[in-house]
Amino acid sequence: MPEKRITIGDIAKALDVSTSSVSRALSGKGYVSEDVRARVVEAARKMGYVPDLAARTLRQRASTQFGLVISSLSDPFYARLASGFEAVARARGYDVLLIIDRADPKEEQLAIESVIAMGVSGVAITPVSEAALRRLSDHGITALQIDRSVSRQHSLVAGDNLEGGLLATSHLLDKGHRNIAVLIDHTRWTTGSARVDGYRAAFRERGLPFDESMIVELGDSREEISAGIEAFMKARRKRKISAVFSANSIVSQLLYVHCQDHDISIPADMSLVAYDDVHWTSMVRPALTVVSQHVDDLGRIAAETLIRKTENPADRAAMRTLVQPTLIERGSVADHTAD
Amino acid sequence: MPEKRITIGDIAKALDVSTSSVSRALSGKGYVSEDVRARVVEAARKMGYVPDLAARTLRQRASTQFGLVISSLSDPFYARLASGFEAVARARGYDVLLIIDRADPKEEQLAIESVIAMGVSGVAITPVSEAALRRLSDHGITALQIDRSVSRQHSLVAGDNLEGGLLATSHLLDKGHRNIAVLIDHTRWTTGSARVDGYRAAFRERGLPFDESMIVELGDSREEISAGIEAFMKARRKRKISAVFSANSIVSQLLYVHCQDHDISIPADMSLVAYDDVHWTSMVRPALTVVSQHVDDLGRIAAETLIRKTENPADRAAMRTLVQPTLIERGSVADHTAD
DNA sequence: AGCGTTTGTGAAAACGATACCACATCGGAT
DNA sequence: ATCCGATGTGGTATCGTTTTCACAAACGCT
Repeated sequence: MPEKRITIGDIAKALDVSTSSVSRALSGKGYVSEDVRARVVEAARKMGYVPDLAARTLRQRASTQFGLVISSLSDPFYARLASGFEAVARARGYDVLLIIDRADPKEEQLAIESVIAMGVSGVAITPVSEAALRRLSDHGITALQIDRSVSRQHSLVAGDNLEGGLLATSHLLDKGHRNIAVLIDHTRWTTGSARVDGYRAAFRERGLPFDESMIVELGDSREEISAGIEAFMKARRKRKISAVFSANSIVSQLLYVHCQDHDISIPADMSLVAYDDVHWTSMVRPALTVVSQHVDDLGRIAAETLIRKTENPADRAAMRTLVQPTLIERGSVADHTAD
Repeated sequence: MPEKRITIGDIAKALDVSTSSVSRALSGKGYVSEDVRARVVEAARKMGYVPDLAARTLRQRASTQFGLVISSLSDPFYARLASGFEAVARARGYDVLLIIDRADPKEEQLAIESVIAMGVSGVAITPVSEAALRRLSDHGITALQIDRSVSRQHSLVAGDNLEGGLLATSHLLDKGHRNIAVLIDHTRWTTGSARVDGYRAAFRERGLPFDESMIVELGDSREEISAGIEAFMKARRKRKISAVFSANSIVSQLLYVHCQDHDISIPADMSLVAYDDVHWTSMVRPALTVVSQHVDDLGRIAAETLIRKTENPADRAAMRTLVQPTLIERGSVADHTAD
């Protein structure tokens, strides 16, 4: 039973028909008599035939594989993104080639070479460099940016970070807070910068003045972020900051730990709205008020978009889809409207 | 620049050599003069040549792809497993085909068909049915079980769940607890049953009697588990249970939420040791004492094992690798040794 | 000088599936 | 009677790569 692979040639020989007929019977394209079709399908099943995708891909010059290139998998945000993407892609008959590039341009380049070599018919990527996207298009592979945008020439599926920043900040303003700081890792990516823009927009919408120095950019590494939080929290009282919008999930985590370690009570001493509904935010007491990005939807929509674009090569125009975030009100914001 | 794919034929024509020489120059197998090699490599670079993996796989009857078939990706346990696996596989030149089968035998079968069709050279799988593993071997594909075992004929890389159960229970016993319950979702898989066996072993090691009714099997779905926890907690006082070993991460989560909602203070009212060092257990206060499985190591070791087995088809013997878990002592266990 | 070995090359045959083409056969319509 | 379209079928070229194989030239060694 093991070892040797069954080919359509074997089936053809067994039934004394041509390989062409077997191919047609199994693929359903072209004419085959009902009699032959039935016998072929039966024989294929009985002989344990499995099509060779490598051969098919080579011949058809088009595979049923998608590349999924993301920055991380230990980060639950990316994991859920991947989860949603895989579910839809697979349900629609596509296989998923997974590559983690650690948000490193070098690794991203290698990832791109891999997916080109595999001959995937589409790639969804959390992009770092525009060059990567260009290289994909140059090879006729449709590329879809997810979560963040580095090129206007390529389609995008992402959370609406501006709206998210607006939502978070508006909520704090509505609860009577005025001295609101926003903590962010960095604003090199659209994710960060748009959230901060949302912060600004919330103040502007209400005709309230705001202080640019309340926007605190902490850095890339956990160490930098921790150090930045330390410094920020030292100056906090002096600056009469009553609420923080923590616009990144790592920042939220480290900030929360800092508060625990320094007996800063949330929301009594400081109110907090965090970005991203990661699991622990609902496990702590009081649970954190957060902006949820609906991450699995994001992944699913990305897959659907990619399928649509690869299957209709006609519409080449780039499109941008923004998924609206939602504020989930829990217990980390104090109400100061009475003050 | 775009569209048309560059082949070794194109390079051969450009340099007026044969495709054979180009192939040899690029693959490094067989004789090529230094002169030709250099010119080919240069031309390949300049023309933007990318090898066609489909063609190579077809010809060589062996791909550089691994299948990774896991139950979930939104569950951080599997996500980290996948993360570790991908990192090693990729570093060693293998691509990873990711499939989520929701621990459903039907979907598992489909997953297997997919990886066979793709012609992967190895598969790492969190298995559900033995049939799936057999089908892989029948097609000459090396299969590696990860996390749990359903077949002794196939290699395994998993956490040592017996040791983990022993570790957790011993710790509670050492802290003076005697009425210790163990809560588990189900024991159909080796993960669950071995942890419970570890619980029994801890009592036996110390020559202490234990009560089988303290082993509570809750069910598969979140609903069943929640209901089971509800019932268990009602009877808890009567049964004088001072500590719980929660042997599954979903159970831990629902149990913890129950305690929050019912103002049961940990560890004052009840001590708790949880299985799996998932993120939230270190974010809550007091942080939970847990058994850590070192999940990313698990994934990495799985990849290394799979590589070793595929590259040395000689050693066909199945091997079982158990990664030793560690107890991480935090604050969820009360010390009753003084009583 | 002669003979093996090393080094290097190109032609051609795979690998498995499918697209294309040529060719039958059979109705039915003209 | 002829033609035409629909229905089936088999042969063959093809996708891009690697792998024989055959053959040459150059080299070292008696």
